[in-house]
Amino acid sequence: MDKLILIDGNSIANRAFYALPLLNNSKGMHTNAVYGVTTMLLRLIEEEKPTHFLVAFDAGKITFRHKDYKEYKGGRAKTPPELSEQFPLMKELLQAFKIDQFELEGYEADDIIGTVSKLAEENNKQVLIVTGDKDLLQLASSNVTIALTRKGISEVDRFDPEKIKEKYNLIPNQIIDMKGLMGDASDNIPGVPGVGEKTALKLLHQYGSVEEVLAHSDELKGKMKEKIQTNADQATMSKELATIFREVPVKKSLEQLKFDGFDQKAVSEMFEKLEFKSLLEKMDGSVQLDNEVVQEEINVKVVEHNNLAEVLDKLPSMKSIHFEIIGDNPHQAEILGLSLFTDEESYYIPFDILKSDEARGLREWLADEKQEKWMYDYHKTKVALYWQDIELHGVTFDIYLTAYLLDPTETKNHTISGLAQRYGLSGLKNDENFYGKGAKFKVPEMDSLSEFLCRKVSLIHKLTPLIEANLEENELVDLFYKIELPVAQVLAGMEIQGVKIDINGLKLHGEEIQLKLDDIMKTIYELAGTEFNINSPKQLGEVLFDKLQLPVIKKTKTGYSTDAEVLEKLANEHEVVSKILEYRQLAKLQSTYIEGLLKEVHQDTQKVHTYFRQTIAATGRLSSQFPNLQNIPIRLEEGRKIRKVFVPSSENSYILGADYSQIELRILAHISDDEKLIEAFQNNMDIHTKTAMDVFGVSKDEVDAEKRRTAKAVNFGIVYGISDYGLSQNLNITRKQAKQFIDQYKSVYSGVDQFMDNIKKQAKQNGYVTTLLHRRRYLPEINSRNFNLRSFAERTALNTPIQGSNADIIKLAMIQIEERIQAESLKSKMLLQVHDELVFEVPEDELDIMKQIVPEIMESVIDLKIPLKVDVSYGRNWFEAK
DNA sequence: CGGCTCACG
DNA sequence: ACGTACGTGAGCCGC
Repeated sequence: MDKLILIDGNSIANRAFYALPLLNNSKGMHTNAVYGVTTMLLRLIEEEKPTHFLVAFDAGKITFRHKDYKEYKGGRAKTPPELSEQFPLMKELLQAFKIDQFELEGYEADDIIGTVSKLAEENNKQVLIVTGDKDLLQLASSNVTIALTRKGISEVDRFDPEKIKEKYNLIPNQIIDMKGLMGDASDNIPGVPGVGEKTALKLLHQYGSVEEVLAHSDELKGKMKEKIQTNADQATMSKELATIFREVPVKKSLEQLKFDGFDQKAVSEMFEKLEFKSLLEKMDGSVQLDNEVVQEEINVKVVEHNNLAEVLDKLPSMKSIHFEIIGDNPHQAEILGLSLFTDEESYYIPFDILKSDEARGLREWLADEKQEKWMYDYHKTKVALYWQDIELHGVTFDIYLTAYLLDPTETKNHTISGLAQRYGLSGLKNDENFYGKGAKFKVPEMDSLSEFLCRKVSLIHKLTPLIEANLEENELVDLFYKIELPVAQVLAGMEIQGVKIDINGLKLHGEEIQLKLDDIMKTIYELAGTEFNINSPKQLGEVLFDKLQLPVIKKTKTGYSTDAEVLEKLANEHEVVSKILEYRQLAKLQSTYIEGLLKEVHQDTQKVHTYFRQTIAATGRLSSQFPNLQNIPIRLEEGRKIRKVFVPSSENSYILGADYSQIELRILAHISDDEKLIEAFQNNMDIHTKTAMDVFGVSKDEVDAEKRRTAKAVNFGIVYGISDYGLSQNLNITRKQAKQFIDQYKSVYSGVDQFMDNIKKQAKQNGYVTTLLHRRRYLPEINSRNFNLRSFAERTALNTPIQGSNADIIKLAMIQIEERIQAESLKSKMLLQVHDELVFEVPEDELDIMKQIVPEIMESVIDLKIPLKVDVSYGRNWFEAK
């Protein structure tokens, strides 16, 4: 069946404008609303596959409705110029999309949509109306669905008559009656004063329509009766105003609205003009490249045994290399092959050729430190190559790592094709498009594969100087060469080293937990009086809140919330609740940390080899995958025991941990230059106790556990970019109390207060914030008019310099410690980094030196206004190292 | 594949 | 009036 999409252009543009940050392109054009509309169009085209399409706009200020009620839409804030200037762009864009648009003096978009949808219905077409305006719900029918945007524009709720029935218990037409009674402030439709949605629905459920309500107004009581009767005319008029006029003289046939795909080239050009870089890329991926897209000539040679000598000859003149790695986990990834680039031609060397005896010279070249190499994702490649016994040295540039430094929040488009696009070197398909995704993944034939991979390496070659220039401009050169690139190498070493697991111990622990789980499960079923899947929040919610009738504390968008916070509050209401908490705790240990960890133990090494991702976290932190070894339990004793299975890889060795004490607050003291905070750290005071003394105005002896706990939460809050609401939630106190704590904190630590102000100003001015070592994070939403987006950006502006500087510092320490280990030929190995802590395995006879070296380096890598402090501990396993 | 929950810093 | 603490990854459920 044909499908017609009707878009309420003004409504969607408005939504997009207020939902998205006010994007500015290089020419100073505002493009956020156009951007929002564009993403919506693309999504609709892809997901709905419409056969017909129309976007309707309002035209003129005066509509027929003003004849009846001249205050219609009065009192509305004027459309800001930043939005109105975007309408011409939007219309131009629609032309490129070959989507019809229509507006008519005296009518609103609503009326046009009403008219066209009626026409379409009569011709047995399916209709989807996209709008942010609830009024349109009145048009719903068996063939007409309304997609109502919610929370910005990225999500929509679909309404058909059944859904409307479900939500309001009304038929679509009664939406008009609802508006008639409750009015609509945004359109200045008065309705009946004092009647809101609740009352309107109640009346309609009883009487059915405005007319019937008015006819039976005698039956109403008290205030309500009075309100309805005195405003009877107003209600009738409001209903009329809200009624969509479905007889607009739209001189368009359905045939004219036909949509059969957009003009690829025109749309690309439009995106170019608007500087929609990410969309340009997406376009590139969504369409097969054809003759329209100019691809550079490229001379590709597939290397076989017979022409290997030619490659070996040319090696000295080569710099750019690319290993194509399939799979996310470099410890078990497949390497397809290597491509190499010279100015005249590119070579693709399949992996089995690279591994052959004849290619030894090539492997030596790869391992030669003196042979400079440029590439994409050195870290992952180095690890993947290790498992194939191939060494890689001499890498001096990595376009992946540098792209991350240039914009650490962007993660998807740090691909080669994405970067090429951004730097105006189009012509490469993205991986998903080339290989297919999911089950459709397939490595194409050699011809096309070799060309694709040679294009990649040629782009690496062209991108390197461009990106390097960019690094320079952004003062990121040192961060890259002195920290990120060396740390990539350190990380690869740690991951390859791996952490030995006591598999037996882990299995035994698992069996123990299983016994407890079985037991608790039985108890839960008995107490609940029913058997259900405790792991299903949905089923659990039904048991707790429907069957057992416990009070609902919190809801999620899909139903009842059953998280730990809620369950703790319900613990006194029913015995089963604490059992569920216990079950959850153990189930988490079992599935994630026992079974999950066992799955990741490497067969040959009996170790877990995590992969630290260096280009994910927006703050510069690392993240850890396959398995994540940065979130092994420690807070609760039961979970902490898991750490017993993390053991040294050789006899007579120890696990040694070294962690920075209060590093984030120390960094805050340094960058805020707060006198009191600096003094506290110089005197090596317990910082939370000190904060308690200052916030509560008491002496040290008067700080009890409760006061210290509160002060600790305040300190955390400060680091996160505090809000009274957040603190109140965390401490389970009122917002007012939370605000008092914060105000008190700010008055005592005035330097911190000033810092918080300054950093926000700085962010607003520059559009980004930086860390101690110049790491940069852009905060485009810092100037948004959307309160939520702006507030979030402000908190990020506070937190990123702190969290990010911490990341800088520990990375520096890792590099220096590794250098020292090498220099002194120690056998100790760095195993893990957990944000503010490093974990090593240390032979017994190196304990003394490592206990000295590690904290010494960690404390001295950077000179701050306050000392850094490191605590060291060690034991026979990770648990004992506490 | 998104939502919920929960582990860590 | 708005509705939030900052940064991650993994397992499970249910569509």
